[in-house]
Amino acid sequence: MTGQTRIQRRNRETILTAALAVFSQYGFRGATLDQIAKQAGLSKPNLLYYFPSKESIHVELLEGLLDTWLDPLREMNAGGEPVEEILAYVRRKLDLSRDYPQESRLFANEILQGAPRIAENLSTELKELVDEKAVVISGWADAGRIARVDPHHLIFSIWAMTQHYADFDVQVRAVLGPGHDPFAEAEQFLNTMFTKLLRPV
Amino acid sequence: MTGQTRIQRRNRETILTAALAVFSQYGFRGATLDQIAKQAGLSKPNLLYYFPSKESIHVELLEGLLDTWLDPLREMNAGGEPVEEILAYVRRKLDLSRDYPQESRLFANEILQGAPRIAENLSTELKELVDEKAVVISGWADAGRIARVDPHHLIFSIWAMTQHYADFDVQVRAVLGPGHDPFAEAEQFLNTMFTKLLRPV
DNA sequence: TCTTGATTTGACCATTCGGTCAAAGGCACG
DNA sequence: CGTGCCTTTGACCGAATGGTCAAATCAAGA
Repeated sequence: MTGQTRIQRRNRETILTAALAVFSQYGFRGATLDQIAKQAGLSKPNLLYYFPSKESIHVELLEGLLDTWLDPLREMNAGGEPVEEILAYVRRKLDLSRDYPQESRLFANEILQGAPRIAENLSTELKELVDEKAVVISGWADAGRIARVDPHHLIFSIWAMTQHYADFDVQVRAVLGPGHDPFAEAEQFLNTMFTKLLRPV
Repeated sequence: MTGQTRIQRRNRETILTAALAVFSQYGFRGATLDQIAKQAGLSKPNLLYYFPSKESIHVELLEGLLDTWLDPLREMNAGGEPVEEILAYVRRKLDLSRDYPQESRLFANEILQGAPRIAENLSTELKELVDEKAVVISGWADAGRIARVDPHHLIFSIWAMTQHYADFDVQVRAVLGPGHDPFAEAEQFLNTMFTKLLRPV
């Protein structure tokens, strides 16, 4: 039922990898099929044998991405120890930024351009998940197990700070100068920051 | 010495405003001169009468931007009350995000693409200013007037969280749903967050 | 008014864009 | 071997790209 030969699977994978590199740097409109083809080591007509259009490649990347991107939040467990659960979420999100910076930049590019291709997912799928977890966090605050903070903006702050290290990597490294490991230092800093924010009074 | 007529000043301003709108949404490569011309209400050859090339428009925007963008940090006063100085910086930076979101996105786009046109400014001008202010912050921590945190990552966190509300505006609004004022809520949240982080132990 | 220089633009150019297509090349299986 | 299908590509297309240029228009001072 897969309907895919070995060659098909391999080439589609090659193309998506190349497209990720190009789209994540230049955005959808700034990227060209020739660039992607060259990066993939294939001819342009060959790309279009595996995908019907430039847009279809972009859409396939984005769809595969949103799920992966939200997994760390889904894993946040209402039954766990509150501060530890949130800190673990921060760590997982920072790991994603370190290990998949291109995916982070692809997402950032899409949002910067007004999210034309995933606006709907944001206000349905994403909003539902965040609202659900916001209830959990509010519950923890009600029980006095964490300090009371706006749960939506808490989640925004986690996104902002972790994704910053992927999206603005060039700037971070330029400012820190050589001899630094931005992600290791970030883990320390974020740990301190969110511990102080959440520790119940 | 200005060498500019009234018309020149007005049209260059019109063009830069239009270009800001287009570049900030699509990035340098994704933006087209036709789009900018249309947005400015001028013909394409007329654009190129005032600017020698697409790139020159982009460069002029970026150069004008970096200064404005760093002003809030420059204003941070070593002689002031430490926590209040840092909170005021956060507020100023958030105001910039609210009032000049296009500028924020233009900058984000440039960094996402690897900062090809301002990489040097980052590792000189920007780094110097940040290093200087990092010394001030460290001094405050030495004196026990704020908690000890990594000053560079403190500054990164301020950038990340304030710019997030401009750059990811679409996402923030999609998740919050209608009836919210993201920036007003953010001010509250950031105030709490940085107060807790910095309050000396 | 006339003149001069600043301003504007229609027509155009070479190149690149996303995409098509027919033909050629490769591969598995009888 | 041969057949049939999967895969690959060179040549090409119309549209859009950044940019040019000569000619037309405008505005202000003599």
